[in-house]
Amino acid sequence: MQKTATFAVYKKPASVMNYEELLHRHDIRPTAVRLLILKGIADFAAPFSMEELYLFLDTIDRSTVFRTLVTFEEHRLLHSFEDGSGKRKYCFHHSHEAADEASHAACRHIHATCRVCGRTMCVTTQAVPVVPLPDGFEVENVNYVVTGVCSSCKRRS
Amino acid sequence: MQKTATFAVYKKPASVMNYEELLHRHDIRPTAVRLLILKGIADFAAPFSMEELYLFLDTIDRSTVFRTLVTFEEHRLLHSFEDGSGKRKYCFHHSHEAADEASHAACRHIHATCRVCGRTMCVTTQAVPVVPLPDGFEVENVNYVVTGVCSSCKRRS
DNA sequence: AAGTTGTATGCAAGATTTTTGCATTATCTT
DNA sequence: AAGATAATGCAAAAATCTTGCATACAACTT
Repeated sequence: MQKTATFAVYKKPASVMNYEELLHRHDIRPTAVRLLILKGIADFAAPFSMEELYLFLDTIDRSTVFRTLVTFEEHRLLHSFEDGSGKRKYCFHHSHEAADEASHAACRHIHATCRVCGRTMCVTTQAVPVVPLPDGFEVENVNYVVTGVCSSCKRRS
Repeated sequence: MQKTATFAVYKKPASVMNYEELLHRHDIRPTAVRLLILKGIADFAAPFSMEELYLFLDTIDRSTVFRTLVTFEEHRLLHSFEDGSGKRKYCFHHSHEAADEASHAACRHIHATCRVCGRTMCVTTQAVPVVPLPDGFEVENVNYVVTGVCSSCKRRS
């Protein structure tokens, strides 16, 4: 695929966030490239795929984007999930200020993916419902995705 | 990868089910290959990947298995979901007797995937909690997956 | 400040899983 | 049985994710 323009809905002025401090708080070495990637991520108002971020960033290698996302997730700066589209989606735009487990878990929420346009929205009006699990199962992650057709795509059809 | 033996935990005697009628009820032409595949599917007591089914069936081409699973899902004979393992999983072993939307929706349930062994279990003790969605979003599918470490893998570590 | 060490990055290529084109075969209809 | 339609197998492509390795960068030591 050719590297063409991609849009990230603008979210908040870069000046509002101290990216370097944010990386420090998550025990991530704040290299120049990581800061660039973090700034790029912060511009996405909705969950994004690795490819979208790569196209948006434009100067940074695919493998670096990949490894950086892995690092960021390991250090709980963002979270990822599969939305049924075949691509993994990453979500940063809810506060991942603290790196502890409780804060990280609190950032998780329901996602709604449109089968037509492939976009994923966050559903934050309600927490992910907690359910009882098989005995001895140690939960690390909860992923609740609703698939269907969004209102825009429904109107178009 | 070489085609080696794979186990599908045995579930119920083939005689108990009338596969041909089941296909008919879902408006699927009951070809010889499809019956074979359906029988194979019925032997899996837990969600399985396309690859697992392909290896288990042994004589049927990968693309046929793929297209058959697509057909079966379109006709609501089974359902599929992404469990975070990178492979799509298919689930048949709860009654998909009727082909109508309500029955199909009723078959959906929570899944728990072990990050270590990659196995996915069904959590049927509780229905998938219903949540309010963005206005105008037309739900087709609900997918609730819990990831973590299962009790067997936890004991081994 | 220069040298040393460990980590991060870019490039290229590999691995995995899913998907498709097309010729052949099977199934269904008349 | 002939013709029409759909399903299947084979091969290969596409899409996505992942890794090996050489170079570049950052932090630390002296």
